[in-house]
Amino acid sequence: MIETMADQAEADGRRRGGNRRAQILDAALKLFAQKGMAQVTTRQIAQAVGISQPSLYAHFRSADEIAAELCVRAFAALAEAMARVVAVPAGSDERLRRMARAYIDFALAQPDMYRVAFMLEDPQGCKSLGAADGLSHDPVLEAGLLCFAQWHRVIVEHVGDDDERAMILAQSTWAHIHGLVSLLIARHEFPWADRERLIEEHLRRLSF
Amino acid sequence: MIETMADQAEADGRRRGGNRRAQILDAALKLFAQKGMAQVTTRQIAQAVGISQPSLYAHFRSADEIAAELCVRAFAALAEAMARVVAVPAGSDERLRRMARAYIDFALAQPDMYRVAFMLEDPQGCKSLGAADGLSHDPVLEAGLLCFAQWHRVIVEHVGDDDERAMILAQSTWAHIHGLVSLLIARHEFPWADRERLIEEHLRRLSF
DNA sequence: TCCGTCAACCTATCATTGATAGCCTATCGA
DNA sequence: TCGATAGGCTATCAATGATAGGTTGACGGA
Repeated sequence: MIETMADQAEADGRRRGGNRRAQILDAALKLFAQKGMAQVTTRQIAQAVGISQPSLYAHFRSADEIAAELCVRAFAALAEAMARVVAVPAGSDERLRRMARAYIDFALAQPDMYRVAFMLEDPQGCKSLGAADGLSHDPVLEAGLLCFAQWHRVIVEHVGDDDERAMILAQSTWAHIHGLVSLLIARHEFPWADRERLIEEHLRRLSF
Repeated sequence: MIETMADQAEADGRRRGGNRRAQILDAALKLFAQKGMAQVTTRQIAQAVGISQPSLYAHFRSADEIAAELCVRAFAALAEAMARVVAVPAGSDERLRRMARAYIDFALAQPDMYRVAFMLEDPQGCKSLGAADGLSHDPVLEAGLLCFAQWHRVIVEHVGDDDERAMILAQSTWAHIHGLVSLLIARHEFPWADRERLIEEHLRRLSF
């Protein structure tokens, strides 16, 4: 029984480059999606990868650090999804609307990723992540800011050069979209109206 | 050292009616607010109340049940805060705006309560709460629905009798407001614009 | 060819956590 | 006065995140 794990480690593990880290992250994300963040244990992750539970700590300093890394990845994926849509030329209003739609589609297609990025109760696990130097340079925050910057840029194009107004509008519109997807994701049991009609109305009300 | 706990239990505990349950909930909420939900242990709650950790289980079936109860309370408090404002006579548009403002004010004044109600990753702890009968009658969901009903009613007054449209608008506007407060609460570290101006703009954009 | 180094892994083990078992005690109605 | 009951306690469990210390195998210079 137990030796199976060691066997699997040699059969499975060594053959793929040195990307155990990525392998662990993939397994963790899959488990998070299946059972919900709080129900996943380090032993389950280790077993899914085919290594022993303490071996995780050769790649991550703590369980929270795994979550933090996933958080960074999720932000990056969302930013990329938006960037792809924004790259297509269009009027600033149309681009904004497309970006919002891409945001919603991404979140609903990858609810676990979105959950990890935005609904992590305590992303402080990353406090000590990149802080080899004195400055506590938080990679999760940075990834989030980069993601928001994508959103902000399109808003700036839309409303012109009033900086503070642009920032306020960016934050307000972002909250508008986040509110819907986070509730749709987190509250399955709620008696939602028809999802597509709800989204369309929500997007319609994005105008300003 | 240890006997102190027993002493305190007799000094503190017995004197207050039989409301140990409420006492536990208060202590738990306070701790949640101080240290963040995930960092609070049953032993800390017990110590704060002045009883031993196993004694909690005489009042609650599990730790999740404590959180679920707090969730119900928080929904009720929010609903009450809205009801108080809605009771004041005004035009339907003005009432809606006041209710939204009351919602935001409540959430920002009681961030821990709002967090417990809406940002509980896993309110399944209540699955077995009221289900003595076969029907799994979920009190948390019910409290949430009651709270939403408050919101919905004002929307109905505002938009008239198109039922589905009213429901969609109610859900969309609720998401609009929830998005802002949940982000403001959960993302302290984000470089927010001036809070009051942001809120005002967000409320302005509530119109439809 | 041999040996030191290093990364990745393992087993054994901790302290802490939520939860259960079983006993004690004070209060209260018959 | 006495049994029942509510509420509490200590002792203890299994599971969890984390650490300690040893083992293996690849790789590079003597």
